[in-house]
Order: sequence, then structure tokens, then C-alpha cells
Amino acid sequence: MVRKSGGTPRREASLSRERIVDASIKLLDASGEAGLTFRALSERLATGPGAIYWHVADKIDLMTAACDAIVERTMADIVPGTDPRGAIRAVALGIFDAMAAHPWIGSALTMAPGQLPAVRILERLGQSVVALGVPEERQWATVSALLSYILGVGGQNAANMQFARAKDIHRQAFLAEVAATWSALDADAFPFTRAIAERMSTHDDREDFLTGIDLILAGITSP
Amino acid sequence: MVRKSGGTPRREASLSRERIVDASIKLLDASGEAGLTFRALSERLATGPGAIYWHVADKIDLMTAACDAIVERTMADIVPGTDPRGAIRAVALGIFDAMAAHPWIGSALTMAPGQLPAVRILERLGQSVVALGVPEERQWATVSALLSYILGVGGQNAANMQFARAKDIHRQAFLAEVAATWSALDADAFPFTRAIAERMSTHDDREDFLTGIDLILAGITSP
DNA sequence: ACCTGAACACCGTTCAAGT
DNA sequence: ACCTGAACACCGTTCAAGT
Repeated sequence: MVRKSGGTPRREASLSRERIVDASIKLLDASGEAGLTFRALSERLATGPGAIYWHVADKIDLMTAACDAIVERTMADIVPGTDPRGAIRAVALGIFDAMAAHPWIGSALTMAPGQLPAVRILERLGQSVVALGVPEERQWATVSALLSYILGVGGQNAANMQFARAKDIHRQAFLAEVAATWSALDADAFPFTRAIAERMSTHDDREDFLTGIDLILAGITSP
Repeated sequence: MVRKSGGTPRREASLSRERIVDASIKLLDASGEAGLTFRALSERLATGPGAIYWHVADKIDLMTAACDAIVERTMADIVPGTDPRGAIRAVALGIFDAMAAHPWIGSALTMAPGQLPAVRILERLGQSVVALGVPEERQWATVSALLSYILGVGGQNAANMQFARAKDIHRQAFLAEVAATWSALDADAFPFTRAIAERMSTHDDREDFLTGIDLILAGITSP
């Protein structure tokens, strides 16, 4: 193995951006956004907090890199079908599932606007939108709408999980709590919210998410 | 004025949840999410950090209350037209404009899922969706899609502003920077992103936002 | 009932000093 | 070139003590 920096091979335990990012993902998966601290990270890597700053600019850089690793894998796993509509759905669902497995990427994606992770999604959506025949002048608004929707759902998901984790309850219990709060709202001011609260538990998040994508897709191809 | 807690009228300078929320909004508007600290707040209110905790549960409670004050005003300012489609657009645009004036509500809205500020928006959208004739079993998914999209745009907006503020540049300069980064991406891997980067500066955020709303609206009413 | 302000238990980040 | 770890400048939150 040839390295331009010299002939000495690295010790396996030496620090590297990749090792730091891997450890960060483990920390984030295990205990959420609050679990990633430079102290916890340096302890896990048997080093000092300062050492990490040699490989990483700051915490946002670190979270963005961790998020990008997940998004890159997710995009790679999606087989590129020929149908653009199916491709858009596949990308959206891929991100949704990745966010279910790693809720913290929801906030990481919004924290780093215009950065690589979001751009990977944008690119995939964009290629499909072009293939769908959307005229050039409407392409940006269309892709941007799809991305905003996906990131919006992701942000909500991340917030829900964080809330639930903070109160040490599960997602299901959290939703039940929200439904209870909504049912107790003023009947005159919040008739819709009260009505929907009772029906909320029946719904599947993943299905609802896809319905939203289909709504936008239908809008794209409608006159 | 009769108060059930007793006959002594309050000094005008005494602390109250309302005064704390007002001061928080001023702090948030002036210096963003990072500007709201219990120390800065207590200094502005000429008191100690601990005093604030008598009126407010924690920082999330405080940000939610501040956000709710803005959302409540915004909703009150929207004249309820008879056309449900127009009402949905008006609510969406109202929130968009409020987020332009107070970028921090973007993150406040996602931070407090299921809380009052988001529910106010949900309720308004919901009533219009019902008026639009969407069948009951599709109402939740429809409203949820609209809300996710709106919150998604808001989150992006908030992040953009935060990024720009941290680098001490304006929104325009930030977007130019993003465009430059995108133009420098690999041509084989990111053809769409590169192409769109050149056209991005021409677009108006507010118009793009409304296009997204119209896309979803078109999807709702399409077969 | 409401306020004070010191103290606690953390953060991210920096930087002289080492190898 | 890369790592160490103490130190800096903050945070949100708590709580005994006051009025």
C-alpha cells in the first residue's frame, strides 16, 4: 500500500477521519444527538478531545460527515430502476427507512443545508425529475419541493424521537400522549385537531409519508 | 382588577411569563437561537437566571412559548376567505413570511412536535382540507403532508440563516457560496446539481415555496 | 408566592507542549 | 505530522436562602 505521505504504514489503532466518523455513528445510534460529545468520543477512541480536531473541523463537520456516510450507503443500496416515478419513491423511502434506523440524520440533514448529504438526495431526485419530463424552468421548484418535504418529515421524526428519549418513553407512548393532549383541546377552536386525534393511532407513518410523495408526484404530472 | 391570588396589584416591573416571552422574542430576533440564553435573558430582565424558572419549565418550553406567540399573531392576521384553496395558500404564505421575519421559529416548530404552535397551523390547514372535500380516511395524510412540507422549508430556512450568521455573511452571499460549491462537484456524479447551480440565483424562495404548496394542492384534487 | 445568585455538571473549542 | 490534556469561556439547571 503506497501513501504519498510516506512509507510507514499506519498503526491500526491510529486516528483517522474514518475511524472518528464510525465511532460517532455508533455513539449517535446508541444515545442520540446528545450522546455525541467530544469527550465521549475521545474516550471511546482512547485519545484526548484535542486530537479529534486534527481530523475534523468542528461538531457540525463531524455530524455532517456521519450523516453523509449513512446517506451514501442508502443511495448506493437503491437499484436504479427505469421508471422515474418509481425511482423517486425508492429514494424517498430509502431516506425514510434510514431515518427510522438513525433518527439523528434528520437534524443533521437540516443542520447542513447545501452540504454533501442533502446534495446526494437532491441529485437523485433531480435526475428522476428530468427523466419525468418536467420543463427546465420548473425543475428547481419541483426538486426543491420534494426535498423540503422529505427533510420536513425527517426533522419531525428526529424531534419526536428526541422528545420520547428525553422522557424515556417509546415512540408509541409518545404518540398516545400527543393524541391525549389534542383530545383535550378547546372544542370550538380546534375541531379538526380533536377529530383527527382519535384516528391518529390507526395510521402508519411510512404509508403516510409515501402518500405525501405521491401527492407531490401527482401534482407534478397534473395539468 | 381582581386576582384570585390576592388583592395586591403587581408592580409593573415584576416578572411574568408574558414579559419573559416578550424579552425572549427580542433576543431571538436580534441574535438568533444562540442569542437566547438564561443569562442574557435574566440580564435583560434585571433578575437572576433562577427567577425565570419560576415562570418557565425549561428552555424548550420558553422557545415553544415564544414561537407560539408569533404563530398565534400570524394566524390571527389571516383573513378567513371562503375558498379553501386560497385559505391553505394564505396560511402557508403567512408562516413563510413569519419565518422570514423570525427565522428561529423554524427550528422551534420542529423542536416541539405536537405542541401548540404546530397545532395552530395543523388546525387551519385541516379545516380547509375538510372544506376541500377530501374524504375522511385521507385527511390526516393530506394535512400531514402540507405541514411537513411547510416545516421542512422552515427548517431549511432557519438552518440557512444560522449558517450565514455564523459566518457573518448575508443570505445572498451564502446562496452564492452554495452555488459555487455545487458547480465544483464531480460532473459525472452530480450532473443535475451542477446544472441547477447556475440557475439557482434567478429564483425567488417565496415563489418556489408557493409552487410546492400548489403541487401538493394539485395532487390533492387530481384523480 | 416569588426572587436571588452561587454552585453544579456539563458543553465545544483552543493551545502550549510533547513525540 | 499528529497527539496530549489542561484550560477557557461558556451553557442549562438546581437549590438553599432570602423577602
